[in-house]
Amino acid sequence: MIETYIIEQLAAVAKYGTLSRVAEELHISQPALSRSMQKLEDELGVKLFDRSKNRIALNELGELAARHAEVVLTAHNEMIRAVQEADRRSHTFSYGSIAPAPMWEMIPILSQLYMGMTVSADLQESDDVLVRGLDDGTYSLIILTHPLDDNAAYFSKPFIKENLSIVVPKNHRLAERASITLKDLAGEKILIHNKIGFWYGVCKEKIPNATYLEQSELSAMQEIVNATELPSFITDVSNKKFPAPKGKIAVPITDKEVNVQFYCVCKSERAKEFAAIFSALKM
Amino acid sequence: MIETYIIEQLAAVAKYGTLSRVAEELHISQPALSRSMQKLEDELGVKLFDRSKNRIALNELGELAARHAEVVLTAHNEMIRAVQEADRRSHTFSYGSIAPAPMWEMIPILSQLYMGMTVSADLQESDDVLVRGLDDGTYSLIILTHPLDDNAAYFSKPFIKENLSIVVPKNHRLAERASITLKDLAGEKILIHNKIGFWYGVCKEKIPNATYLEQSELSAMQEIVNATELPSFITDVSNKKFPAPKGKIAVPITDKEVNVQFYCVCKSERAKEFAAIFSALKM
DNA sequence: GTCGATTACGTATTACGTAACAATT
DNA sequence: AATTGTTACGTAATACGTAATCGAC
Repeated sequence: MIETYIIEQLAAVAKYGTLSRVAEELHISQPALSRSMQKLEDELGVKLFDRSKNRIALNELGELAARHAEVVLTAHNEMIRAVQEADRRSHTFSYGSIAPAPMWEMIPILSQLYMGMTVSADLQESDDVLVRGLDDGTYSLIILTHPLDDNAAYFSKPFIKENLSIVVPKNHRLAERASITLKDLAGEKILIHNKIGFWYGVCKEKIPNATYLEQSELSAMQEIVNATELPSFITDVSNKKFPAPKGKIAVPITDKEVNVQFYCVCKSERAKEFAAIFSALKM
Repeated sequence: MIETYIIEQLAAVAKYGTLSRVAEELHISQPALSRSMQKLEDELGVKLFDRSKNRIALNELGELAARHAEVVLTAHNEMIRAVQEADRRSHTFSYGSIAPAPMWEMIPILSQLYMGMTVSADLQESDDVLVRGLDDGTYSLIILTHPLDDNAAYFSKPFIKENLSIVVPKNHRLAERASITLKDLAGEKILIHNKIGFWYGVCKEKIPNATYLEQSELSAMQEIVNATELPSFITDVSNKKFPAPKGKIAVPITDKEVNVQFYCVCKSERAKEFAAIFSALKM
């Protein structure tokens, strides 16, 4: 039986060529390495090296052994990775969301129901990534702007609604309007946060010829909103946390794409397990 | 890094269920095993067992780890096997033969040319097995009753000839004949050695309704030949080593299938390497 | 009472680093 | 002289077995 540390050393010798170099890389002494390789040859009953007085090199058999050593180490590392990953999953409730608002809303619900577990939330811009994540077990739950059709495979339930408005200075050309459409924003220069899930794509796609000032830091975002006259987005949900600044007006946008009903979705086989979550959902 | 001995122990725990049983199987003490499994959990940072006071069992994570342990051990064992096999091959000249006579004839030739190497001879009944063995490197050389057509891939050279006779008592109905064919042996009860390569198949196939008394021990074979009146086979080559017994007569068999020219065959890329062998061949 | 697992403890193994040496470059 | 690998030797880490303990069947 060949111990792992020797297999690791063999692979390193194949990689770095000389014992002294390997000793440096692995933070052990040359003599220790020299002895390990002798022990390895001894255990296999085979010569793996061409040795001259102060030169050592893997021979053909040694190269073969080193290639196999790589295979063993790969399996070894995969074992550790897989076990630790499985453990992490068993202590973590992971869910993904297409938008920040329902993601935030979900946190207190899950934290209470899964006390002692890590709750991991993941914001995504695309439905596909979320559904794939649900399928492969990355997510236990996902939040979309629509239910999933396949009722045999998935269980969907409505969650919160969210409606978009544009925040403009009082003297802005749109400030007097009771409501607008995305088209009305054509040509505007707009401040936009770029970590807002599907909103980002919808806004960029549906507003003709707009230019954007992007910002990923939330606090910096707030600063700029307050300090400039630029239009920015707000929703009825986000309004509670981050009220529109004084001196500006929020004008609702009427397009159906930005007035959404969220849905909370899980695999149907886990619907029972998550019953408590679903009954805790505000709608 | 998890040492191999611990991975082996984990796999054994999954296999045998209890620590005491495993300790017995692996010839170590229970405490040693108990500590190993604790160390394993410690290194992975993960609980692998459900423990009650005097019962221990792998949990789901432990089962996963054990399955991976099997994979690691398989790779580990394959490494050892492959290296030792490659080493053995490098110290062994292996060849296969379709018949005993040329196999024996080859031994002194190879022993002299490959001094210090092990010469390994293998008797086979079928061409296919030999050619496959030549292709995959199991054999460096094979001996057949015909050359191999593909001159780009193989190099073939005639070796010895061998001719079959039947040995019968002087009062046997065929004893007076100068020669016979296999058909003439129809219905006979014949002594036959069953480790004679292709001869075995040819004789069994070409003689109608014969019954056979098989024997695989050579010395026992000789005994029976001497002690009974049963016909048996002999060839001009084997006759030198094991002369036909007194009071019996060897009658040549004329069928072309049993008067063969052997050929020594190697891969063409190795023909140069084996030039000394081929020039030492008697024909 | 037996069996299975764990803990405690002393021992034996062994892998290690330092030092010294030999041989190349 | 600097670099590389090996051998010698004492040390430190560690894996081991024995004995003791604790519960469960």
